[in-house]
Parts: sequence; C-alpha cells; structure tokens
Amino acid sequence: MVNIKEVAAAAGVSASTVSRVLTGNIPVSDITKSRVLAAVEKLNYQPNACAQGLKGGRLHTIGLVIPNIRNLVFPAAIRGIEDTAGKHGYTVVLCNTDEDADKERLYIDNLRRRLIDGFIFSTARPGHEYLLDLPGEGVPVVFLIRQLGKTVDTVVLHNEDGAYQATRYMLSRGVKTIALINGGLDLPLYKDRYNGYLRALKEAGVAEPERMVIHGASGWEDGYLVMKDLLQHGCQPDGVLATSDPKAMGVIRAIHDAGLQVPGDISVMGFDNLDFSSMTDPPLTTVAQPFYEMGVRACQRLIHLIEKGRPANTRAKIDVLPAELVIRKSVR
Amino acid sequence: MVNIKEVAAAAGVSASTVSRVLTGNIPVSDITKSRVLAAVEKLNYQPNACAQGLKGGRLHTIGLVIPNIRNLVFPAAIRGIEDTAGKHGYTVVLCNTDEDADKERLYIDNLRRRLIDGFIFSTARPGHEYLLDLPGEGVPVVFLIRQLGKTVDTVVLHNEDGAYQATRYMLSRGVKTIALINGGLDLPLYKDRYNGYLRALKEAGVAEPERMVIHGASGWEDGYLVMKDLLQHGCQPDGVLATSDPKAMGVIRAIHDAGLQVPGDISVMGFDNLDFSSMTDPPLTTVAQPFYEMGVRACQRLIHLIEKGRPANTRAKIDVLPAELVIRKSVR
DNA sequence: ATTATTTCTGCAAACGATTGCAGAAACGAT
DNA sequence: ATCGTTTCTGCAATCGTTTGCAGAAATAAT
Repeated sequence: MVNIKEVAAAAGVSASTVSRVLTGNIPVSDITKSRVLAAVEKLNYQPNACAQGLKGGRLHTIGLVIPNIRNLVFPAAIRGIEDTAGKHGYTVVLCNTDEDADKERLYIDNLRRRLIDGFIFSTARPGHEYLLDLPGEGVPVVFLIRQLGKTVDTVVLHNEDGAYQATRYMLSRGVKTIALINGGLDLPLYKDRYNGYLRALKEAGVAEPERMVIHGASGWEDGYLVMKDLLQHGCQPDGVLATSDPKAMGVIRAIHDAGLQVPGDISVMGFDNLDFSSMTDPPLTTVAQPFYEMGVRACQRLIHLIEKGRPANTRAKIDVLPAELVIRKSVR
Repeated sequence: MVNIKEVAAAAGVSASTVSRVLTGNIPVSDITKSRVLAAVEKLNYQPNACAQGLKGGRLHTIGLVIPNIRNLVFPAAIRGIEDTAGKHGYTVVLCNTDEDADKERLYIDNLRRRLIDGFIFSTARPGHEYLLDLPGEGVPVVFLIRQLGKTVDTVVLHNEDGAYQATRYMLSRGVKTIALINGGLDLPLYKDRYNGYLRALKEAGVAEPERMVIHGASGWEDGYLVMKDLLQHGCQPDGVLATSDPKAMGVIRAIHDAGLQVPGDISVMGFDNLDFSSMTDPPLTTVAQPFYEMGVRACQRLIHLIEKGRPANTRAKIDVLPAELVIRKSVR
C-alpha cells in the first residue's frame, strides 16, 4: 500500500501538503493542489485509516450488536444499517451475543479498543443496564428494535398500536374469541403488544379470554406446542394473535394437525412481516415492522451522534415508527 | 481509554517493558512482570488495536463480502464465521454488494486501507475475476459457497452430488418425470446441480424430459411463475426438483393454485434446507447444505492463511462438503 | 577484587497520518 | 528599495504501540 510520503515525493512536496490538500481544512495554492491530486490519482493513494484513527480522527466504523443473525427480524434491519453506513463512508462490524451479557461485554471492550466510533444495540433488555453507561463515557449509542429506559436514542416500532390494529382488525372481521400467544413480558415490546391487544378488546367491550393469553413463547416450536396444548385442553378460540410470524406458523401447523382450517375455523395473525410470510399457506395476515427503514434511521442517528455529538441537556430521541397492517388470507 | 504509558507509570517501569510483558516475546524478570500485570489489571488496560496495526501487527479483523444478507443462505454461514472469528480474537466486517462489481471493488479498497487482515467472499462469479488477483498482492482470501477457478482456497458443497441424490431419491419413490427448475448456469454451483440431475437420470435410463428443464430462475416469484407456466402449457411432471427452497415454495404454491396436491399429484424437492423449510406445508424434502459448518471452515482456513501464510508452490485447498438429503413430506 | 557473561531494562526510532508553528515567498504600499 | 502583509509550505511533534540497540545491573568466573 502506498503511503503519504510516496505521494509527496511524486508530487515534489512535503507530506504535510498532501495531507492538507486531502483534508481540505487548510488552503493550498491551486497549482500545488493539482500536482498533488495528480499524484494521488496516479498512485491510487488511500490514506491509512488506522493512522488517521490513531491521530485522533474517526475510524468510520460502527459496531452492530444483535442477539443472533439467524433470527429473521435482523437481516432486513442490518441491510438498512449497512446501506446507510456505506453511503456515509462507514463500515459495519457485526456481533452476535446470543443474549449473553458477558459475551456482549467482551465484544464492547474488544471493539472499543479498536477505536470504534459508536454502537447500535438490538440487545437491550433488563439485565443489560450497563449499556446505559456508555453514552456517559463518550461512546455514541443507539438502540434499535428493543428499548431500555429513555436515556438512550432509540428506534422502535409502535408496538402497542401494532397489536391494537391487529386485534381490532380481527374483531372487525367477526372474530369473537382471540387468543394471544405472546413473547416474554420482560421485553417492553411484548408488554406493549399485550397492552395494545387489551386496549382493542376493552374498546370493543370484549373481556380478556381466560386461559387464552400465553406469554413467554418464542419461535416456531413454541407456537406449535402452545396452540396444540390449547386445542387439546378444549380451548378453541376462533382467532389467534401470535406476536411473531414464526409463532404464527407454528400455530397454523397445530391447527391443521387438529384437522381444522385456517381461516375457516380459526383466524391467525402474525407480527413482523418477515420475508417468508407471504409464501406460507395460507399467506399470513400480519403486522409489518419497517425493518429496513428502522435500520436506516438508527444508523443515521448514530452517525449524527458521532459527527455532531448530542447537545448537553438534550433529551434522548425516541423514534417510534408506525406499524402497518398487511392483510393476506389467514383471517376470515 | 488508558494507554501503555499510564500503565508503565503505575508499575514504575517503562512503556517498553509493559509491551514486552504483554506480547511475551522478550523475557522480563518475574518480579517486574507481576508488577506490570497488576497495573494492567488495576487500570483495565487494553492495547489500542489501531496503534498495534499501524506498527505492523495484525488488526485481527476480517472482511466478509456477500451479495445480500436478506438471502437466507447467508445468515447461518455468517454465524459460523462470526463464532469462529470471535474464538480466535477476530472481528468481522460485513459488506453487501448486490452482485455489483463496482460496489465490491469500493468495499475492497475501503477495507484494505483499514488494514484488514483478510477476506471471505461469497460473491465469486464470472465477471469478478479481479478477486483472483488479491492473493498475489499478499491479501489472504477464501471463497465460500461460490467457487471461481481453482487458485483460491474455497469451501463449497458437493453440489453435483446433492442434485444427484435428490433426483435419485425421487426416482426411487416412483416419480417418473422430473422437471428441473434451476438457477443461472453462469454460477458453477447451478451447473453442477444440473449435471448431478442428469447423471441420476442417465443412470436410471431415463431421458431428460423435454421442455421441463428451466435455468435462470431465482427466488420464490420465479419458482411460482415458471411452474405456473409449465402447468398452463400442459407440461405436468410428477416431480419437480427446484434448486433452492424458495423456488420450491413458489412451485408448491403454483401447484396448489392449479388445484393439485403435493405430493399426491406432484412431488417437490428443494435445495439448501433453510431454517423455514421445515415449517412449510407440506414440510419440504430438500438437500441440506451445512452452512454453519461451511462458515466455520472458511473462517478457520482464512485465519490459518493470515497467521501462517500459504507455503509457496502449494495448491489452493478446495474443501468440498457433503450434501445431505433431508426427507420430509413433499415427495410421495 | 576485577573482569567477563548473562540478564534485564530504558531510550529512541519507527509505523502513517495530522497540525501548530515558524520561515519563505510573493505581493502591495510607501 | 524597503517594509509590512498575506499566502503558502516544510519542519517537527504527536497519537499509542513495538523493537533494535546499548547501557545497567546482576551474576559467574578468574
């Protein structure tokens, strides 16, 4: 790799002048400037990012910390982040933590010593409060998808409204008894979805159905098992709101296994609108999260924090994006 | 962040001694060593990776270049790479190229100036031959999933055998006429799958069915359209081998739309065994690629290249992993 | 006790960039 | 022609490490 001295030699100037031309902060005469640029072009010089970072500049790298890339909610968001980062000359480092706080802390230390410019975390949850300290230490941080407190800039879905819309929609289609198969209430997003569900029921004057609200289910397998269990115990709702698309897929499978039809006998809704959710049978009616857009916004916000900082005595910005109903064929 | 001088001061030694203790290359007396280690511990010192990189050391970072993270073949492989990298103290930078060679070249330049230690590419294909030059410039490179030539270390599936096994399995189940819905033949992996299909037919004394071998299809939509087209023109095979799971999903949908059953009227097989392929209806019989394992191997190989180099006059190592049949319910 | 080894430690020079400072060159004003 | 500005450029220090070299201290040999 060619360095700044070689460029300087080729242009017949000193290294400082080359640096000044490239950074543009300090004026250089037009004639030397063009000579330098020609040399840069000719040698295909690219400044060494480590040296720049060491000197106190930014390294233009951000750390993206997620639980597990195999969870399908993340790829689209990552794409939004990566595209936005690239557009601004930033590079993205990926870390999977499996929800493990120790692993996460190791990653954070490891990246900080690489002089990373900032972090996007999708791993915020109770037990990870140490994340809240980073901004105080001068590390720019944005939370994405999952929120923790109100002191860190965050990009999330309006989860309460998403579940509200879904429930209301099923009620409007004449579904009377709606079971809720939800994730763990320790994550605010599932708490919010539960609340949205309750609000829609209440507004419609419908009581919360007994034994038909299940929390703590996760993934396709749980959706299947929970629904199977429900049906075996004689609890047959005529609608199910699952708070993720894989859970909804498991639910549908359990319903089919019991010899019932979707949506003929039981309507089913999911949540997230993952890429494969239109390919299922029946195509899944669900609540869309604009993952790509959320990634874009989180990344924009982070780059803003890195480059402009956050003015003192300013509140954290909590960016709540609207949920959108995607109507397909799994509700009658 | 605390630096080596502060540690040196705390331990009452010079910075060089601290460095020597930590790298361990040069002997230091036990007594000073313990003093230094205590200071390191107390101040929670972590060497600045940029400074180390600048000095000529490795930065312990690898670049992972893929077409698009939303393509579901990648997340599992990425996970394998990331886990392996982490285990060896390496960090992974993610780049999506959308198959765009210019974008890819920009990424490569950008990462090289960050002193990245090596690359894993899943983007190799005709038109990207410039990738073959990198090893000659001293940049460690491994190809994953997609192969290009034989001069670069590569980790791929035994694609020919995968398609051979799939075809043979359908024949063994009494399927007579097997359509092939394949990707573009410019990628060797699709060429290989085609050859495996042909070999199985030939071995069984079955002729290649006319108008039922389609190349260049990609994704769910193409699978759907191609199958629909086939059925509308009166070409009704009693089996379909789709060379990706999403294509197979589209095929199944088209079959259902035509009022036919899977596998009752037509058997369908996919390829890849993506995470969602067990959740489909019917559950998809397919050929599994061990993506996670492939990621692990690619990463191990790359780290080996980085740390030990490749002995001169050595051939590239092409690591071909076995394909495995996953039998579910979409073949009669 | 003196010298010859061995073992350890500190100094200073790199790595490649940026930037304050001061000197050189160019210009205009008298 | 002299002086004062302005504009540009180079020197050298700096960021945080690592490492060759040489000197200091400790040990062994005479």
